[in-house]
Amino acid sequence: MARTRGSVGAETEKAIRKAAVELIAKHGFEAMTLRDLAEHVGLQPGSIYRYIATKDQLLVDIMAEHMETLIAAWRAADRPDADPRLRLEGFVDFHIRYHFQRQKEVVIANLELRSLTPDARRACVALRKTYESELRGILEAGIVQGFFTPTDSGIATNAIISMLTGVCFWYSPKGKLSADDIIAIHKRLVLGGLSGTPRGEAKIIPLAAGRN
Amino acid sequence: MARTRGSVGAETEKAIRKAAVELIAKHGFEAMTLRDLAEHVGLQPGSIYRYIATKDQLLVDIMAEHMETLIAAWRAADRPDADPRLRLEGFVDFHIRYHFQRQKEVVIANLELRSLTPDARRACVALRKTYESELRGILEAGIVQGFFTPTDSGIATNAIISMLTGVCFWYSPKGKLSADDIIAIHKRLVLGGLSGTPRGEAKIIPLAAGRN
DNA sequence: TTTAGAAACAAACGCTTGTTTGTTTAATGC
DNA sequence: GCATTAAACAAACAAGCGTTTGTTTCTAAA
Repeated sequence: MARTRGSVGAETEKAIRKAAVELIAKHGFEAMTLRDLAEHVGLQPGSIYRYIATKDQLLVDIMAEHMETLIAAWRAADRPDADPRLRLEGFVDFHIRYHFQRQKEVVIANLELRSLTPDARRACVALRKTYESELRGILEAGIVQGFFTPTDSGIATNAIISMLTGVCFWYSPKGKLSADDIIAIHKRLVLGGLSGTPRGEAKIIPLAAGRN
Repeated sequence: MARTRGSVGAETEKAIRKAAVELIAKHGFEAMTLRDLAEHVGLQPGSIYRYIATKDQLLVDIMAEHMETLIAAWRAADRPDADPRLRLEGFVDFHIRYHFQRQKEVVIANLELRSLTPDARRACVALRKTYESELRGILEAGIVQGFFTPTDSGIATNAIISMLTGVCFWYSPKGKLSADDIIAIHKRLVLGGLSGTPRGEAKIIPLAAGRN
């Protein structure tokens, strides 16, 4: 054989991407063979090279595209002028919901940084930092306005991101709890952790208006 | 050459372990070659097989040993009859401090589960669950005794573990904050998140006695 | 001092990997 | 209907992989 009947390049490219995401998330980038990938798409190994420059570049494309759409999606959802507590709830909601939808990409973005070339790694780490600084901005605004207990915003950002991203690794849609349930629990953990006063005296600042 | 002057088996074995932990944590298990490992120890590739049965088994040994000593160390540190809030603070303290000491092993234990054979993976996942259930026990005790806001203890356990383990991935001893600082911040985040009442009414239960 | 065993080397094994090359077939514009 | 291009195949490439084998050198007990 040669060219398959009905084959279209754009569709093949998408199929390769999808299969690659699946295989990398499942077995890891190094463990995924191009022969394995080709078989899942129904191609011969060499044919993949119509659509990718190199195996390394395939990973770079997947990771960079994921990070960029993540940042863009958040910026579209955020309301930078709102109450920091509302923004923070919104961030928790957005992060978990988005990550449920792209669980595999998230796993890849978090586990395969070390499989990238130094240059590509730097670029992806920078994108990650960009996303994290969005959360950090919320925390600092909340601290300045007196809603959150003063703390090191960098550490708190890392801690919260770790917690929220961890969801992707253990969440299963088949569990007894819905996504909404899990989001609600995490909202309470995060907001409580920032405004909490675990040792006695409480400083409660009531929330002004009341959407959400 | 053949046998090196002054070579002792026990020392070589430790050197192999150490180098393996370093290389796996840095590049991933699949990306680490036995040739690379041998070179770091100063051996020929084949000589490694005096000390390991197979490459897969090397990973199993590293992971299982780490999980077992982790569980044992925690059980030695825990005081099961103490106030759940104190136990929880103790857990945060222990977990972060222990994980700082064994940063590389922790990275491996968290990233390389998928590189294990199904049997080995099941065993390691079971060990992980054992450790997590220790934290879960504290949360449930705290909820029953009215110290923590009722919530799904399984989800909360996962969330807290994710947050605390995440430290290993971004912490550097060269940072401006000491381990103690970071631990303090995380204690507040965790305890505040569990006892926090982010929406208005506060329910504060003063802590009884006062060690720690 | 001799000898048994421990610790390493040197060299190769079969296999798999990412990738390249040349060819063949299907779709498409003139 | 024909030429061109797109999309795939088939086959091989060199390099690298985990692993095995047989041998050599050092150590330590007799």
